[in-house]
Amino acid sequence: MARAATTADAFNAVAEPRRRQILDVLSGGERPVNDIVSELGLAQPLVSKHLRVLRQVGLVDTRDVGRQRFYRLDGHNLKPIHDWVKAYEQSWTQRFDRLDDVLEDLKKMEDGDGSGKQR
Amino acid sequence: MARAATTADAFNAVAEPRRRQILDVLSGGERPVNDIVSELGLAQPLVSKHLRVLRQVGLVDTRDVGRQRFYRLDGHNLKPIHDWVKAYEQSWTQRFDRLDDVLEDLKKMEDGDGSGKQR
DNA sequence: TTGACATATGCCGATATTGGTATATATTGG
DNA sequence: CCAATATATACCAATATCGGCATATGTCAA
Repeated sequence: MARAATTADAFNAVAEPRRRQILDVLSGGERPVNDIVSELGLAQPLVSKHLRVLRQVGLVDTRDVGRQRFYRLDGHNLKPIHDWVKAYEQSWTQRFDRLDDVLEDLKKMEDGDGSGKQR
Repeated sequence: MARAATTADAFNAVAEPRRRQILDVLSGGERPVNDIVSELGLAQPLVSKHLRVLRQVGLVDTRDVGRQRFYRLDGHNLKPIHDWVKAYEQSWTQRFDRLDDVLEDLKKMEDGDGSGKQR
């Protein structure tokens, strides 16, 4: 009876802006933690915690090299989000999907028409 | 210092599965609250609360008709989500698009090379 | 007006989060 | 072995959620 865990979903994990920032950094290639820390200007423990969430949801993988741990993006689990929003793409793309747009379009036609249907 | 409000973002609003379900229902056209209630089998107050969040984030609009309130989808504010995930589309679509993948692939080839450890 | 219907709101308990500070756990170099 | 570096974890305070139940608000119909 509380909010779903951040680790429940890619949806929940990605709702946190800093986690999105981290993924954005990783989209440029794998990075050790401290790279992310300095690039984003966040406290190191905070970054580690966010990375933990991202790993639990399977959005990042790790590779240990000596005392460094490289994190790399694994975008597979972003696909459900993409698939879900993609279904709504038309709602901001299409022109004749909503009454407002239709009316606006009719107005444009009247304006430029010249066929006498003036107001 | 707590989790961001669900009303802060489309990202946060949509992290809740039932709110996604509601939007899915509304994608078929505007509906009064009770339609959503019976279609999803949720408690009416719960649906009203979720709709409130969705309206505060600007994902739905309302139209009052008598004692009914029709909710309709307004997908504009989903675009930021779409734009963000779209940038990661390649990460589950393409195979040789990023250096990491190339390197990983090279490593696999090495591993399976003479040692007999195949995949 | 009264009652039925549609929707919204208030209060509650339980929970999990975020960020901070401090500290623990490796791992490397000398 | 010791110190330094890299990362992870524990504990804390503050907060806001979600869902349930009861109830308020608003509107129609007779």
